[in-house]
Amino acid sequence: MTLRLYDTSTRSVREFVPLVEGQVTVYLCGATVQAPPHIGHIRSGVGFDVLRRWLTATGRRVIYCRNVTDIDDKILRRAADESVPWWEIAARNERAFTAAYDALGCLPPTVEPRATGHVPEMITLMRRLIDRGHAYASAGDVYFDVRSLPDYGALSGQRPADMQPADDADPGCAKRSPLDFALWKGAKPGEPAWETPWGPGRPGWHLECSAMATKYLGPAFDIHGGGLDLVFPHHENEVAQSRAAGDGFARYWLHNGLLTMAGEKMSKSLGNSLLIPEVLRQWRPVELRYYLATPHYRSPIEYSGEALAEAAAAYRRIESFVTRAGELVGDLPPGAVPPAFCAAMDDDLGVPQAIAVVHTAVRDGNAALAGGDKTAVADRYAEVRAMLGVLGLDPLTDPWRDTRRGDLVSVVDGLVAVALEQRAAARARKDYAAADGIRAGLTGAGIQVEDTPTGPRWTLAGA
RNA sequence: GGCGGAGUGGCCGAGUGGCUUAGGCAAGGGCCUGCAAAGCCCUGUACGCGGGUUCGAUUCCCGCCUCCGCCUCCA
Repeated sequence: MTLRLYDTSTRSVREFVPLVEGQVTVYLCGATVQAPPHIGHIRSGVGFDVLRRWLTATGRRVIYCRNVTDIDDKILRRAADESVPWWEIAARNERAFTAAYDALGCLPPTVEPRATGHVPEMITLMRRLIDRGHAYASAGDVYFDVRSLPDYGALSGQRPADMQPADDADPGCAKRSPLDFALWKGAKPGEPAWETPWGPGRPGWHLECSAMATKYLGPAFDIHGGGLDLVFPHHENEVAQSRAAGDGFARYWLHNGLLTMAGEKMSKSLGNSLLIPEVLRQWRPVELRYYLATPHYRSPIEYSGEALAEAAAAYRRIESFVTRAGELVGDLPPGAVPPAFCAAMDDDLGVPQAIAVVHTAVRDGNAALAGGDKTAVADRYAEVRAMLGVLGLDPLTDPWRDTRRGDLVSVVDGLVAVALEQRAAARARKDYAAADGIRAGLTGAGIQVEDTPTGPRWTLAGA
């Protein structure tokens, strides 16, 4: 079984062969912490978390680096608006991102570097570029000389000559060519600045990623990921910098599709953000993850509340099997994933087909449950949990377990137990009107009762 | 203007030159249940439009329409 991945740089699915057998180095463009995360950001995080889990499940050691861009124009502007230091804005939003990643079951990265902590590495990289004739300092800024690199545009397929000229009437522009991009931005009055041989200033967005990726993963590494909107110019500029400096850089480029809302890309600037806490008021985190992870990672998702509701319903069906099977067979550990699941995942992370395999196993498991075939139930149970684990959706895994119950669980348990005893008594004397009245009352309170051969079982009803 | 992507049954969402035309949600019928719920079984025959290639196209080619992303900060 070999893993095949779609590589943006060749626009084709390629067999994945890591640089070092048994180890995979991954760099993911994380957040620019100018605002709290919306579900589009988290989609990216979830998509690459699934990649990482699959790499791990297939026996590779994964070194996963996800950066934080903690300085940029918008952070500065927001800080000015709120009259607080820039780092307060950055820290606040970084915490919000961390909370969202945790809530959605994204495993913490191996390393999570911040841009502002890597200025020395950036200076080194700029020096190498200047020495090689690919960059120049000008009026306090440092620019990359795009024309010095004939390959420029290869990743995105853009030819510099065909690009729409930037309409920024930048009069005092220190660039030699409009295509050149800033590696380093000279300090303006009142802005935070770091010292460099070319004067004080702050990092350009593209430079920091090249510097951090190569610091933690080496001059050449396996996978570079991010949203499709980053292909140009961000990723194009990263390759340009690193290749011009003589590094091999990323060997595979993976990009997740974007999440749109009302026909437009969800974004902070467009004001159509759906923030994580807002969604989690109505849906459990695992349901949101199911919704975001189930379509193929490269497909666009047009957000819809109805589709999210369907996803939640689908997930509950799976979860219900895990619960009921677990009651029968005990807390078995997850088993091996079935071959069909492997084949789907190995084919450019075919989560939709992989989920179909899960549903098939759930159906078979439910049938076995109905037929009392304990061995078959145990097999399907172990299989389903293994598959869910790979997708980060195992209901018995820490972040998801009892997420809706919290501290009230024992109180509710007790109250429901009393009601169910009364209902059982009513049923025993065939007073079905009373029994149904009790059940209806519980249903009205959001508690769903089901009668099973071993007695009634209750669950919290859907949102 | 340039580059890239998408249009699939009531809805979400895969996939493929014909073969068993994924999977889920919703709907209808059945089994089970005191009645339900959950579960299981069955049913629904879709691929934006117009040409072309082919014995045969939703799948390949050409043209068109609509939509999305990027070329400016952005997962």
